[in-house]
Parts: sequence; structure tokens; C-alpha cells
Amino acid sequence: MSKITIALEAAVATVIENTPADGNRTNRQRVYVDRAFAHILKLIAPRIRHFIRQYGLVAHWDDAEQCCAIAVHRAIEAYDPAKAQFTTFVNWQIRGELQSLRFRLMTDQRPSAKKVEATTVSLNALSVGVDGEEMSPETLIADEDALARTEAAASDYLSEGAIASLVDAYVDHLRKVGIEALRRRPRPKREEAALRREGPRLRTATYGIDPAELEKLEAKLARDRDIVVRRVFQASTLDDLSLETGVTKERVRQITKRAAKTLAEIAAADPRFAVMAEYDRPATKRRQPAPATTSLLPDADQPHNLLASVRAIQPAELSIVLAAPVESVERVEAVLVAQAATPLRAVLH
DNA sequence: CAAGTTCCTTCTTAGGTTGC
DNA sequence: GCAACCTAAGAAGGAACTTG
Repeated sequence: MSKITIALEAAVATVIENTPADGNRTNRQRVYVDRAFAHILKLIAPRIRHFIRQYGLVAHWDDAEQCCAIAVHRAIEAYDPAKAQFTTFVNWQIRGELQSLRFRLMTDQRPSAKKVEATTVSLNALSVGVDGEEMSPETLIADEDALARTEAAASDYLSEGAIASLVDAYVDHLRKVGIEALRRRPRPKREEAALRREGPRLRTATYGIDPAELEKLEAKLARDRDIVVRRVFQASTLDDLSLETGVTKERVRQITKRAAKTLAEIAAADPRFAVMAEYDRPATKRRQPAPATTSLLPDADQPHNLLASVRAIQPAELSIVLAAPVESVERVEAVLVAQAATPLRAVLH
């Protein structure tokens, strides 16, 4: 154990000792707790600075420090020395608070309730029985899965919106390319001669392109859009799409292959689809650390972010891995399996 | 000027491979 | 076994170019 770890344990022990179960501290106890709390903050100040930088919250330094202080307070309240060391426990509390702060600052762009003239209605006000007696809202909740389904539906709604935007961007790209090709394509000589005979016509609205050609282009775009949406995002089969669109399975495959490539390029180039582009990257590739001001996610290369899973194992298995006698690992119940080169990290109690 | 040739793009067909 | 994938080859259609 390092000096800081030992000092943290001692300071937290002081806080716990001076916190009676009923919450009524004496003045002396309050002074001890305040001193110990200040000492804890001083000990973990370098770690707090590190996390604030890592989470890209340098621009909101004061708020981030406040969140970290709250995290330390919560960590002390919930800390159980029998389960883990405080130094480990407080890390996760701080990260959780900072993550939450970043989410509020960078993601939640909803207007305030006052601005949209929203009214908050208490569930209790809605749950009055026939006889006028108030009923507990919980008794009215018959569907325990409602929350999960609501969240899933909201997630689906957002993803459908993102997909529609991405496909719109792809179709716009195709339209741009198609119109450019029509503009570059010289008019057939016979048609040109006929136009000369008819005299000049103003067609600025169609950029000098024959409206019939534009109609054909739009029809093709609509067909391609349908194919891409159903094939790429809804997993329709080649057979189904071939039957319904009238083109061969192979042509459907070619269209979707070209679309997938272009969609990936659009997603990578447009910040609106940054999350999709991020998701598209192979998991095995190590990402380059992004500047803190542009990335919403913590640096994946940091050792504590490499955690992949927590797996329960038997003491006998761990004794083999660590080449230690079974008796010395009897109290170990779980190990953290990390993605790093060292496959196992265990703490022997 | 009409018919033939060439070039380009889109789409289809055939046959082999791969993964579940 | 089947669906999907991939490659190669070729058909179809439109337009420019060439030739008699």
C-alpha cells in the first residue's frame, strides 16, 4: 500500500468514527470530520486534476471540482472497508460524477421547463380514488417492464431519426453526383438541332437539364433509397428486394455495397454521425487519443478504461494462475479481466 | 445523311467461395 | 443446405465518332 492509500484509509476512518448513526455530531466531531475531509481532498487533488483533464472538462474546472467533492462525500458515506480500498472506491465515484457532469454540459441541450412553459404534475394528484382518497401511484403501476420498454422505444426513435438523416445525406450526395453528370453530358446532336429550331427556352429551374431526365434520376434515387434502407438497416433479403424492385439480386448487392462504403464516408466526415463512425471502427484497433475538447468519451487507452468484464472464478483457478497456494486465495471471489497484455489483475485479501 | 463502330455505364448471369 | 459474397464476363442502351 502506498503512503497516500494509507493516509486516505486513515482519514476516511476518522470521518466514519466521528459520524454517529443518528447523524447528530458534536462540535468536536464536526471539526474532526471537516479536517479529515479537507485532508482527503488534498490527498486526491492530483487524481481529481487528472480526471478533469481526461474527461475534457478543463473549461468547466470549478464545476468539475465541485462534482469531485460531492463524489468524495458520497464515497465516504457509502464506503465499506471490508469490500475494497477507499482509493479504488472513490475513483469510480469521481468518474461517475464527472461523466454525469459532462453529459449535462455537452449532451442535454433541452430548453428549460420555464422556456417551454412546461408544468410539472404530481402523480399523487392523478391518483385519487372514487371516494376522494389519495392512492399511492405505485399501486397504479401494473406494468413493471414499462420503463425498459419506454427506454427501448426512445432509443429506437432516436436511432431511426439518425438513420433517416444519414440516408438523406447519402441520397443528396447521389443526387448531386447525378445532376452533375447530367450537366456534363452533352446534349445529343439531334436534340440540340431540334432545340435550335424551336428557339431558346428558359429552364433555369432545372439547371438546363431536361426535366424528363431529372424525373428519371429522382425515380432511381427513390429506388436506391428503398433498397439501402431495407437492405442495410432492416436486413431484408436480396431475394425480397429483387422481387419487389425488379432488379437482380446481384444488382441489389452492388447498390448496397456502394451505399455502405459511401455511408461510412459520410458518417466519418459529418460530425452529426460521429457516434456511428466511432461504432463502425473495428474493436481490435487501438484508437488514437482524441483531443479532450472534441471527444465525449474517456480515453480508451487509459489502463482503467480497458476493463472488459468482471468474472467470478474459483480460488483453485486463481491459485494456478498466480502460482500461489489455494489457502492464500480462499477469500478471493472475483477478478477483473482486462484487455491489457496482463490478463488477470487480482487483489489478495 | 444513314449505317456501322467504339466507348461508357448500368445491369444481368454464371460460377465459385465463405460463413452460419 | 442456404444465403450472402465475390469476380469475371457479357448484354443492353445511349451517345459520339467514323465512313461510304
